[in-house]
Amino acid sequence: MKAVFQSVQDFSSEELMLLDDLITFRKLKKGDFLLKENQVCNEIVFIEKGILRSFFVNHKGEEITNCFAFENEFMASFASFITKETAEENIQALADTELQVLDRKALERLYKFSFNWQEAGRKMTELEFVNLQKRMVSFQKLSATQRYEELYQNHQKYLQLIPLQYLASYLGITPRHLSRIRKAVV
Amino acid sequence: MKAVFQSVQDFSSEELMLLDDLITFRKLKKGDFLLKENQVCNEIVFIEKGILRSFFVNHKGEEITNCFAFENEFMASFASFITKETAEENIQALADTELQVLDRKALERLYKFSFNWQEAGRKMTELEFVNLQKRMVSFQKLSATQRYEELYQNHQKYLQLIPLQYLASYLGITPRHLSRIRKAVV
DNA sequence: TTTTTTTTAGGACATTTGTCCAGTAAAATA
DNA sequence: TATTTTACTGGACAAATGTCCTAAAAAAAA
Repeated sequence: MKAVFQSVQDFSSEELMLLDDLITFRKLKKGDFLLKENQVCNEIVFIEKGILRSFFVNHKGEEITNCFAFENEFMASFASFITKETAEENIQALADTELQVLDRKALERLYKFSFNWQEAGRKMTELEFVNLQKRMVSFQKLSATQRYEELYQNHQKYLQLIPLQYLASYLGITPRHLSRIRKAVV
Repeated sequence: MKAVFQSVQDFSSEELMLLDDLITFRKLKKGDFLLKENQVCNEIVFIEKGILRSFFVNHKGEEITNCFAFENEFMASFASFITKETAEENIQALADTELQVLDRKALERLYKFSFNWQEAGRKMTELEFVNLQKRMVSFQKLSATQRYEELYQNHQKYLQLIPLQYLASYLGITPRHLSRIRKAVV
């Protein structure tokens, strides 16, 4: 986590030591939940090892995958973390996972501690926004087949590590249709 | 614009005066462009009066509406503004529009000026993120008909002020299909 | 390893959505 | 106001995608 923060901001060793003090660690077994819907998300995690999946459940009881996070990436219900309202999504480990955890109080302490932390927080939020926007645009601009092809070109990792049923809803389609697309593309 | 910033942060009169000095004004006629694709977006605007539409053009040459902004709302190609890369979208006035403009240099001056501005920037970015996330979720969770119904219930304004062809692509469907949905819903 | 459970592929058919188009309504322009 | 342009609706058909289901493959559990 430290390295990612350093990549967006030039921190003093004092600022970084504070971070070290505030980070805690946690392990999840495959299938364990980091967050369940209707809970307030009070922590942001950074994945040292493993994979997390965020999903919500629609009115038919189907799981709709919102996003995945891999090693060296952050995960949270950012909407819940930001608004302090309950989350609509669940976050579950797709494999045994090791996490660095920064909870709300820790983050608030960083923000209060220095201008640098405040600025880093803004920059990181901006980057999350840009990522989300890219995903949004891909939904409006591309067909399901094109979204799969993009994944196939640029995120081979997803195809290797994630069960297809989860990828399907991530792409906004049913597993039946993903199967059709894969047959046509490969 | 000032009122919106004040709603997220407790500013001193000095901080607010600086904002006053940095804001500039601009008017657009209906049809005028605020930004064209392949330009870098270097300003964030706040709408005093009028409506803006952001859209990009897909590989078939069709205009896909990304979002709308009404009075008392901000607009920009945030992705381009943040990354300083060229924008993929165009921003056009759907009606005669009066704007407050904050350009990149002005915003940087605010951010440098005080902790409060830095924090306000983070909070505003967070709110933009949450809004975008809601829209993303509606695309994954709802059918086109449900998205239209939600608009019908909660954003009557959109239906009154925005040509249906633009609403269609905003909802992720063709005008032909929107016409079908409207007939079924009303 | 054997058994059980879960995941994936794909057939058959239904529904949704898109494409192309023409007629009408509405808006912009002369 | 008259004329021209643009926007909206809806028919007919095509393509994309979903639903339901079964069998095979893969993974997990016994």
